[in-house]
Amino acid sequence: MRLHRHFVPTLREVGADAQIPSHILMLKAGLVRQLAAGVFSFLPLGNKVLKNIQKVIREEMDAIGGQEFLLPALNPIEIWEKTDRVEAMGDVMFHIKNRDGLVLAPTHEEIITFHASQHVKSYKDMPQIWYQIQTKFRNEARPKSGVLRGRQFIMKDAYSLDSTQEGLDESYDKHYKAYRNIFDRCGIKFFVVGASSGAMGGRQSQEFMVESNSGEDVCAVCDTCGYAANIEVAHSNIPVVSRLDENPAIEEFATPNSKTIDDLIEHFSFPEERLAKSVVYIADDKPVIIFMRGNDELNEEKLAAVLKTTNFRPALPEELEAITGASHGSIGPVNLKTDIRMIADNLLQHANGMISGANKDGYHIKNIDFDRDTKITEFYDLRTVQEGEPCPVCNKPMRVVKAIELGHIFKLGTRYSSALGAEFLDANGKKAPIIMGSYGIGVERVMACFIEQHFDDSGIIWEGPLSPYQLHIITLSPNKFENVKAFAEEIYSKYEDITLYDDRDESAGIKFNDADLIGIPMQIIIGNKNLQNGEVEVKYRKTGERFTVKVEELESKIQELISGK
RNA sequence: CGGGGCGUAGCGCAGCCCGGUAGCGCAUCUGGUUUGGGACCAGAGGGUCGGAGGUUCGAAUCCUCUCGCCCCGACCA
Repeated sequence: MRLHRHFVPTLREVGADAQIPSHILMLKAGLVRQLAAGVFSFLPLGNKVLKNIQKVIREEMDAIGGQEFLLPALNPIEIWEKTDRVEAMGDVMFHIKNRDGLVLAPTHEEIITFHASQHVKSYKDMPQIWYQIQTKFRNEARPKSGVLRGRQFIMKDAYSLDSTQEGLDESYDKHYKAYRNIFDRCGIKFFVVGASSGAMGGRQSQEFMVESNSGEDVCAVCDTCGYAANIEVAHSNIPVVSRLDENPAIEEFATPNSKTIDDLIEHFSFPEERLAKSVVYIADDKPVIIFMRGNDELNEEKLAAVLKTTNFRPALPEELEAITGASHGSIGPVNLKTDIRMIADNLLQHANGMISGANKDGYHIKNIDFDRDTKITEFYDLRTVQEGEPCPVCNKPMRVVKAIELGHIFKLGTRYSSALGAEFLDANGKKAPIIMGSYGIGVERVMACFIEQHFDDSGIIWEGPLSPYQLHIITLSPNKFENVKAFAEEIYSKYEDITLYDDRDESAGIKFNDADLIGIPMQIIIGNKNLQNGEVEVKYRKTGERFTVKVEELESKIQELISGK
């Protein structure tokens, strides 16, 4: 690519709208421009990177037997109604206004299943792995962070069709390995977490994550043994509340000015771990009371898994009064006004010497023995893991970090095949729904994550297969020195496919700065002075290392780079 | 959807409180000098100040409505 003929609009400054490194650098280096909220145009250089990412993905998907499709973004709404996802998607799905019955697809489980239902009729037709790299449309409430969350984005989505659970396990495992290969080859540092399977009822789900402050997910990670989990499901090895030898009877006491756990600690000097808090939720219109250690945070995803519904909310003040007999801050497990479902965090099992609300405003009870004094029988892990808690595998302290979700693999089961009648005959001639998996990668996110991990003050630092070019030829005063131009043209003609050739009539400074900003791995600087001595200068973007080489040695340096050093 | 901020030349911004001929840097165009880390001189072009309505002798500036964009939160198969 000759810079003087091609559209690579580098920017010296960008507006305050761009706040994260990848967004800023993608704008500055002329990779993308924003068109609307969550909608980006990819310029030639950015498109080149997208294609490079897709090439890696295709190679790895093909290697596990994937067959590439291209499914339409425009979908008949009926098919989405059959799986109840029009309602489930809600506002996220775009609906076409001037042609009834059409929507823009936010994902393609339905369409894949539709085609499977037409032609995959026998267990002998499976397994199948079908994938595509295609544009998705989601009406995100709040697009943000450049291309990281857009209303239109490119996704590699894959779907597996199997006749048995074991087959699904195999297909899933193939994707797991393919995804590791893809992200490794792209040069991205990532980790894999077990994720919440959510309300979709899948059996297993894992997310491929990149640690980043720009991320929207939160994960607990153990740097010692590699344990990592989404905070929605993460466990820790934090010990249960210890049992005290002395176990006196419960005793009510007045706590007029203590509404919170911190108040109780401050006014009565109680040890924090002896305090139990009570939270009342209304789940599917029925009250449930949850007991936690005083300053632990209730994890609503875990609660959802326990309650088997996401239809819940904290109780309103008047409901608290009616249900417990007290208001917020004085509720506890003893002397509840009504008989409702009680669940407690695992850490409270068999705990004694506990302090909690008396279900009477302004009073608490101490010496509560959860075995002796309460009727709680249900104990679950309900708390949110905190920074520094011991790893459930190796017991070393974990970190709690923000992360970007790059990919997600999911054992779907038969939800879609059942709803859409995608059934096959097994070896016994028995009809059964196809067992499916779904697997996604956010293509733009791969690009943004790479940049988030590979940049410095001067710009992007490309390396590996994503790099839009391998060589960046910089000519100094090419219009003045015929020899400079001639030599640059000679090298360019040999390596045109992998070379960005700065043949512009610009000052050296502009060219150097643009080259560092764009970040091609190897810069070849051709100037008259060096050329007079039969030399050119080479600079490696990553290390900043610069040296002159004899003209006749240049090509061996180039070969070194191409072959991966 | 709730809270906050912003919208002025191609890009980045100032001006707005306190109304009175719309400015700066970069970019662009012409001529010349330059060319190893974002050059210099001289000249030039480019704006219905997001849109609509209102107040006023007079509105980029004050008021109302509206559209768009960013950030925090809610939401996110």
